[in-house]
Amino acid sequence: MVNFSTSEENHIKTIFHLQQTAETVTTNELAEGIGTKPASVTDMLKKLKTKKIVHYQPYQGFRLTAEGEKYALGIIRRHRLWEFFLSEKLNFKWDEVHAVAEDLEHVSSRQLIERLDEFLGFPKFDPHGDPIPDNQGRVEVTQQLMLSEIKSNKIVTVSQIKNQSAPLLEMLKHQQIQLGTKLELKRRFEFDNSIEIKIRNKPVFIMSEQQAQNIFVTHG
Amino acid sequence: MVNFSTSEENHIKTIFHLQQTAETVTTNELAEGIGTKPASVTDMLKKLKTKKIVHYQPYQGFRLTAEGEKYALGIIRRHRLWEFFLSEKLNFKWDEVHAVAEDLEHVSSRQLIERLDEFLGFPKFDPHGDPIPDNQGRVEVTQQLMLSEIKSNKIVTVSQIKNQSAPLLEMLKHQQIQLGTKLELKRRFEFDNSIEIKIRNKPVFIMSEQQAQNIFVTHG
DNA sequence: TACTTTTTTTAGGTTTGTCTAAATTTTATT
DNA sequence: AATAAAATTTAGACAAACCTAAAAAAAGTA
Repeated sequence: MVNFSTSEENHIKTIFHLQQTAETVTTNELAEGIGTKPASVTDMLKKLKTKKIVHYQPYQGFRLTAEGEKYALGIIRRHRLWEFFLSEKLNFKWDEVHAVAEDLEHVSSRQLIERLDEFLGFPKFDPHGDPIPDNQGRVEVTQQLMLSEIKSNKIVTVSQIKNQSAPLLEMLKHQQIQLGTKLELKRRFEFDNSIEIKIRNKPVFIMSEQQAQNIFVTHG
Repeated sequence: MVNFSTSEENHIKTIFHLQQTAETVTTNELAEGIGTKPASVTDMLKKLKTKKIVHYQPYQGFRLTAEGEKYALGIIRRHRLWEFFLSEKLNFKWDEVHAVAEDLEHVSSRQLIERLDEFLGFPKFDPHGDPIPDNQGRVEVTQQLMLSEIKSNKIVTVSQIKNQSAPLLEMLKHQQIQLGTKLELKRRFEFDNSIEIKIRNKPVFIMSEQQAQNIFVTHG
């Protein structure tokens, strides 16, 4: 497979993320996402088109090709493995890992990534709860739900924290909630949609709807 | 402190290594060392001179300034910490670490390097036995000697393997000699300068002069 | 539909880091 | 010391990845 520059990789990765939520990605969106000007994005699109990474017709928006998606998943794999490493081994906070992983993800030694994966124990999710693609680009598809939408008397596992703001992280820390924590949703109060939560060996407590909307969980 | 590009860092680092063995570094040497053409080196030198990283007068060779050396030690620190990580944690062979560390060394997050250092237990030497500068650029200066030059009845510690060829590494592995291994030099045979070596809890064995010339040790 | 606004592209520059070929300086040799 | 050889620098180009300003296309609106 061809080799891509850091800038090309940033474009590919960002297109991948943007096309998750829309049929087609626009020039302005991508420029915004990467922090460049639209004119620069147009230049890059032309290049990526000749390299068969994007489907692109002037003025018509664009999307990654199958090839492009495969490559994007490789970049995302590297990024999330490094995030896991930084968080798990170097004790970075959740909101500190991203910036450093942005640099590390472009070091593209195949061997490095495979051994890092092994060293980390083949993790399936990064510290934000986002899935880590395997070396074939496959992603564990566990259905994630907002904690605020779970029915009463269910046991769920925390899989992702949407908002990485310091105040929320502080609160989670206080409540001893982290990725992988099992929560039992005892009941829901209709008045304000707050919920009663039980963690094993700890007293029950109430969680606001606002907080529950930022916690994603999987069943079981 | 200013920020340097990957290419600038490669120049600074290579100048540092070259000036260890010569009063002054030449344009051709540096071009050779980096893998570019002399004309490109001249361009870079002009830039590094304006940034006060090198002392340079056209046609006169050059050297790093104090500032330049300090920066170089930072790059070398990153390089060797990554080498240690790759070797120690990811089980890379000694001769595989260098290439990957060449890329990783340019990821310049201060926090990353300090935490990596801590995670690794503040190692003093990389897998090749080269010293790792601390975060002030200080280097452990332990006098290293060739094993072939040690007197009889001395106990020494393996600190560096000069030749990283697969055959030598294989032999060392067989003999269970690695960095940090304590060796007792029992006696020397004048005939071929081979030496008799004892490792604690293991039978004595004979080592050729050729092998002993590739093993560096410190006293004690 | 005609006009205005927004989006996107094009045209033409800039910076960084490289190159080749030619000119210059230094070093080595007769 | 004169000349040849080697090392170094200069001059001029080029590709990558940006930019600004202007032109063109698409979308929105009166």
